[in-house]
Amino acid sequence: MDRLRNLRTRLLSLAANHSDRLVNEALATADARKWHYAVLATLAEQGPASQSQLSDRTGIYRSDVVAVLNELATRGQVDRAPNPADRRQNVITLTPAGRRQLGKLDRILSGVEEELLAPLTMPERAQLTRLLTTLVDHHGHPM
Amino acid sequence: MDRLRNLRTRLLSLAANHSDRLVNEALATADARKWHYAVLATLAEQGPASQSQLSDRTGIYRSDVVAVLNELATRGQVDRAPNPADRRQNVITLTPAGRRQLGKLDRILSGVEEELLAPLTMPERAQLTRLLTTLVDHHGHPM
DNA sequence: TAGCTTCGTTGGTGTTACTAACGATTGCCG
DNA sequence: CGGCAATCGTTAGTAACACCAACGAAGCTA
Repeated sequence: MDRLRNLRTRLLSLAANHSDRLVNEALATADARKWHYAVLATLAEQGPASQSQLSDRTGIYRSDVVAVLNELATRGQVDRAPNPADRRQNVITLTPAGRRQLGKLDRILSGVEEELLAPLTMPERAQLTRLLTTLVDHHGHPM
Repeated sequence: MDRLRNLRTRLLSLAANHSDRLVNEALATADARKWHYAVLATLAEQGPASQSQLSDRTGIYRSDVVAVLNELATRGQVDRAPNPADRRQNVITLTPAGRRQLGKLDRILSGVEEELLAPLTMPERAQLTRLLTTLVDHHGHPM
């Protein structure tokens, strides 16, 4: 009885679904989605990269990276230039506007995390982080 | 640095995403998706119900319940009859074939949970279940 | 040079989540 | 009782995400 309530795969889905909804609602106020954040954050931390590198690092499929970069580029948050050393590749660079946007998104996501984790104590949050990291690391993870 | 890796909302998404992929791949071998399981399990545990009750209990939107029931009905796993007491409603009943299918899906999902939680010890699994349940219960959950 | 691979790109698919609107029915209220 | 609001199932549509196949251009290698 109550299989649904006790099914861990479902609990995970429900929690993530709720989390994603919060994230998307919040990011939407800055005209962004989570893919945008993933790309901007990766560029800020690992520097300029080709699109396939971005795909590997964020876990976003290379065909979807194209669309995200199109949007970031038209917003002026990212610069896309052909790589002279290998003309198959583009070099994607974070612009100052992109860096500002990333800061904004960081602040937004801080608030979302706080809201999501509100019912948990600090040690519980650390536990959850540890357990989820173990799960994600065990199964082939991106990045 | 490494914001993505430490972002709890992202960890949750990644873990759930992986879990969902395992679930869907496994359920696909029985020609089912997770919505089918949710409906069958709910019917088995709470008895015959109207579609709006099923929607409330599973968290699946009523417009989507229609499509799921269409599929379950053509597979003969569920019976859909008008409710004589209120002709706006249908009464959805689990058939013997539906109960057999549910048993099959239960076994499949057991295997998936085991695979997903493999990197965790038993106490850790209990911890994870508790933490996720706290999260899900805190924010308005279905069912 | 020929052939394989990589890269970005286009154009799809499927699942999930969610909204709007409709006709039919029912319940409520005046 | 009669009208109105709410409910129910249904259709049709949107959006985000994850993922796949195939293409031409470019590079690498045998």
